[in-house]
Amino acid sequence: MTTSADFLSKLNHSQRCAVEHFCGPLLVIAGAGSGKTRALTYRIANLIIYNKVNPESILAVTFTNKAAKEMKDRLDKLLAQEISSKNYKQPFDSLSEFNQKKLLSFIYKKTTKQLWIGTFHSLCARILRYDINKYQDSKKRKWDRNFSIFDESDVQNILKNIILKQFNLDEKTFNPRAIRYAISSAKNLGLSPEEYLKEHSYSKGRVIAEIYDEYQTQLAENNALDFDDLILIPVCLFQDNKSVLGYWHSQFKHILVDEYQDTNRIQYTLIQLLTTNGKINKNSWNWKNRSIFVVGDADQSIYSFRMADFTILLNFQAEFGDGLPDDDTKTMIKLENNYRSTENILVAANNLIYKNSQRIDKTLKATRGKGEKIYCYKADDEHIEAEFVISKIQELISINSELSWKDIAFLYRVNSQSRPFEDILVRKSIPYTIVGGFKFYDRQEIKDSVAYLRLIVNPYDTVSLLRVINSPRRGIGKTTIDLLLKASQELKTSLWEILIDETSVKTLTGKSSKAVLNFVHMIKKLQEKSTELVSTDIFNQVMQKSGYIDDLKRKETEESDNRLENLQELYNAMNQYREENNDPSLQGYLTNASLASDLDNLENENNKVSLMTLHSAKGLEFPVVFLVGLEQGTLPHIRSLNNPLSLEEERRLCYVGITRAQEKLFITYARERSVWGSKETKIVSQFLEEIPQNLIDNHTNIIPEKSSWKKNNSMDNNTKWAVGDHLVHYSFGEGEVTHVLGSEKKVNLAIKFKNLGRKIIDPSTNSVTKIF
DNA sequence: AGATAACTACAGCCA
DNA sequence: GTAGTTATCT
Repeated sequence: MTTSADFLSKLNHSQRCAVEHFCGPLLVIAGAGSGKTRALTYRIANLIIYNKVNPESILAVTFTNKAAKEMKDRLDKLLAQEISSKNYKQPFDSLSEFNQKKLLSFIYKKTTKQLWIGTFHSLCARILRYDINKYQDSKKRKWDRNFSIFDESDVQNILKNIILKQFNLDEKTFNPRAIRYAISSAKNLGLSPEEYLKEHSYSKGRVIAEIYDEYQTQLAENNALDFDDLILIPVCLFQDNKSVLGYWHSQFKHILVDEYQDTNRIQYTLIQLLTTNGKINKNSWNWKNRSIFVVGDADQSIYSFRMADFTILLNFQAEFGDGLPDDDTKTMIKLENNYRSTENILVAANNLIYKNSQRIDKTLKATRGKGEKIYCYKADDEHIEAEFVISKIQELISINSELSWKDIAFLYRVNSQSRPFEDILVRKSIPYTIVGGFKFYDRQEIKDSVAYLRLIVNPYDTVSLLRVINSPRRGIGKTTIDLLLKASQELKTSLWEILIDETSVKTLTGKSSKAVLNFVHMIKKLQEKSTELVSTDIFNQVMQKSGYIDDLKRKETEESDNRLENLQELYNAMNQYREENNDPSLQGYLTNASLASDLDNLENENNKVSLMTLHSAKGLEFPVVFLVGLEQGTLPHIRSLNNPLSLEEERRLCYVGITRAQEKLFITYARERSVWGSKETKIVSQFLEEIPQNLIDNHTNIIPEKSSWKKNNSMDNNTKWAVGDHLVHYSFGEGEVTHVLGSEKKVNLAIKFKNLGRKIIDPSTNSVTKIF
């Protein structure tokens, strides 16, 4: 195998081993900032260029659509460099503009376009567009290739209807959200309604199984799938149908999975089926020209709420690999060199994550300078916190000419924490972008127009049909709709089939029938056109013919103007999709839209401060990071406080946050925070206390005299504390002092609480009251 | 049938 | 606080 030395010269030894891996299984344990994306990208390039692997036979699973896009872009650049130096004997940049363009379009056509790179969901949706007609479930439910993908609110609609209207159940005992979670979990374990029933034969479980069964029926009636089905159905199809599995097994010779620690059972089963062709006996696997290559870091596993299970990563060696110990194995490589952060940041991160019991030992090794201490700030409340953070970034920007807005990120636990930061950023006209959060596709006008498009592709999609049948208002009211729905239920046909029969509509609805028939006529016309027009043209037609645009224009309010702008933006997004993916089909766009979280398209080009949750921050890095809201109940999140395993996951989240920082890390927390409109006193996060104090510079705005506590609390601040004192903590309850740490000026207490074990608490924050 | 007022449950992270 | 739903009025 000849591999260009230049190509690999930018890699360290471990990275190079990973990149040069050709056949068989390989697990890459990649710590934060160890260059794992680089290893993945280089390996794909290496497979294509030097191992002459057909791009079509490479399946690369990323965690987000954005990561997929980035990987494709990086690959384009890398391939351009390599091919340029091979074929033209000069670097890509020195080629003429014409040759650059020619080369890039050649690479796109021959390579990047052929690759299967995407999330589990998008890749599975693509597989299902070919083969879903070959599947039927145990109750003979079937779907066709025009299936809709229902988002969470569509799913909630259906489930609420089943639970409250059809089954007449009590909302308290059968909370739709909880039921949704149960069904989703079942699907992620690969359980059908019947299998779920077997495992939950108690009374409530039986009802949930029935709801699940009815839910599947309704999905099938709508020719629709939810997110979980996108993965579950391919798995079921592969298990039922050996020839379909055989086809895809021989298609995908090299399978790569990024963020393997966040894979769940059903995703694992999918990978396993594709890799082994469903053969259970390890000795019968043929690794010739075939590989499974997974990259992950158990310390960054933060999706257990989505059924992610990092023991899958821990079991890779036993399931696929040689199972030998770390020093002898040929199927595992550890990347421990960190190229991202300064040493202080890494030491803090390492010390924090050591506190977890569930992990494989791994230490991030610094390759850069020591760096600055972590700047820690205690604010009086969340507004002061935001004031501090923003005045700090203004200060940093003004004294450091190299630094710009895009180098700065604010990371928080929950989306609602962004509010105070946004307010001040707006006031100070600092450009910012919120990653994730309120989603573009959740807006009413976007959902409406997407529903029109879904209906055109898939007329069985009754959820979309009901959404648009009377919006804009066209005189088809509740009574009319109820009559039609009742008829469709009695005749056991889809609503659309009732609607397209003119006589039925006339008999059923009398004087409203004209409006209904007009609507049906319009949709039919658009369906006919949809075969000849490109997606963007259909969109324009829909918006005009439906009267949606006119309706908004007539209103002339600020809100309607805004909606019109959003629709324009949707048009742009469709156009962009069409050009980038060379896919003029409406269905292609709709799949993309259902799976896209938000429009993070033109992000990097704009110089803006980034605001996002810790979950969204995974995989990113910033020179300056503000990790905000480090309080018990915020991070760690309140719902994890009484569960050791969730607490470990919160610690991993905090670890992810810390390791995003390249140069400077700021950690802030507030004494008091508004939650649901009412104020709550907070205490500092245990995670902050788990970081060695010598790495931290502490600051605060709180002057003891000013603290609001003084005004309405007679307890003085100078309580003398001694070992054996009994006290009450406002949230941990009763406890006993076991150690008094520090001296006169700054005392900390080690307190043994009744059921919670020992904690270290600062009594000057007045969170504790002495009893005796 | 549609608009408006009153009421309630609520927000944890995501493809 | 808000979003979404229900009750009441026109």
